[in-house]
Amino acid sequence: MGARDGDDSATAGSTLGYALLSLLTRGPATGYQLASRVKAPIGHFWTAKHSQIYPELARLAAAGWVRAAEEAGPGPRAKKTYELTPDGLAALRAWLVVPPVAQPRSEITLKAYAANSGDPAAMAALYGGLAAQAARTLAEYEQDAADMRAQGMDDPAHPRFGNYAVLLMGLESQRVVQRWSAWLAASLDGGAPVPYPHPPAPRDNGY
Amino acid sequence: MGARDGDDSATAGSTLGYALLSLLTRGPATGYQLASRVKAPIGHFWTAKHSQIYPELARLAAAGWVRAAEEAGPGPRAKKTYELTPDGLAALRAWLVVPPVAQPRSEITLKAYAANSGDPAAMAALYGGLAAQAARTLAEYEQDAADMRAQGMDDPAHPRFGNYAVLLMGLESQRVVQRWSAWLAASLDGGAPVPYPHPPAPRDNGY
DNA sequence: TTTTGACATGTCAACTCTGACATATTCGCG
DNA sequence: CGCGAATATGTCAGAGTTGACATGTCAAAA
Repeated sequence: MGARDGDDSATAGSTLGYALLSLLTRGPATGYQLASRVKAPIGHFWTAKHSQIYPELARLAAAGWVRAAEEAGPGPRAKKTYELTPDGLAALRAWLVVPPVAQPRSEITLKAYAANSGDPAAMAALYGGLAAQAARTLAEYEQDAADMRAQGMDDPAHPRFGNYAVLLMGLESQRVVQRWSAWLAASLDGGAPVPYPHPPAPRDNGY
Repeated sequence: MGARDGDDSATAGSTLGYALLSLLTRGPATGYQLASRVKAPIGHFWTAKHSQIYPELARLAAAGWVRAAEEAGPGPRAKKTYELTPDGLAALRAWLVVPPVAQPRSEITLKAYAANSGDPAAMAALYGGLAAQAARTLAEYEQDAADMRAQGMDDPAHPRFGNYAVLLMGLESQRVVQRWSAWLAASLDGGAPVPYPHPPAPRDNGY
């Protein structure tokens, strides 16, 4: 028997399933809309193609975690608008407080590991380009964050506070990529040790 | 026909394949040793189980990118020590300068997206714990980095400069997780907006 | 008017990755 | 002497993920 049959209450879900439940806390949506929502800002840290979303929604529906309302759609098939059920919300809430263990995967860091097997000038150009790209993305995110603060989204009581939290993580990540890539490019370019530009520690906030 | 038959020179490899080639630039190793090497420091950004490594090594050998020397092993099978071939090094060098596109996946960020669907106290405890864990890891990495600098590994000419570069990325990542998790815990705990403790920008190094 | 893009849902083959199963020696510890 | 841990290599089922294929409407731009 499969690991996720919907006949009992203690059904386990995949991370993607919980990601979809999370998206549905923002309001009902079709599979197509979920595929769009999975782009910004959560898409910076979790993505899925529609080919994965549709079957997963079917499984969530079978488990009773989402409910679909059918309408005549533009294409040959009915359009289905999904919404979270109380069971689905309970499952999401239970999953939220489980400490995650998965490690990240980063191809740019993997390439850095083999940096001195590559041509130094080409590698420096690669990381210089990455730094420039990160700087552009960073500026964009900073604007987004300012807009969100103007809307009060930095208040944990705001229904889309999560969007703001995710964006801040994106911002910090881009900052790191920018700084680290620039340091690596300078190191490879100069052929001599370059001190890492560590920022001074910010004030301690008690955690 | 499969995508990675070894009969022609322009064979494409998987990221794991290149990761193994990268590890082999540090010297010949058995599959078992590669499974260990994939732990520190590169394991913070790329991991693989032996069940994935052994078949991949067989593919790399079939493509002529690695060469195996067989010896009598402790178990029922021969022990194989792999080394990089000139073709393998060329393939690695070509891969190194291709800008990566893959996006990271982060479960802790995904959970933050749905933060206000969870119990605030429980969520604050989760992120407070993550911040504490990151602080411990950070201290460990800072010690490692200092040791590496003492060995001259911050010089891009050092054969294990890549280890140092990867460790610095790990250090920065832990710093971000620590700061962001602590901010999130404080926000959820207080129930009111908490300014994000952005560090002042370090000096510009020209990139 | 044609064509492009958005809306909308699905299947399928192939590849990636994990966890469990399977086997066998050697070395150190109690 | 027995036990566990480390060394060492493999297979296999199943879950996760991607990219291509497939279908069809509607509105806006060229």
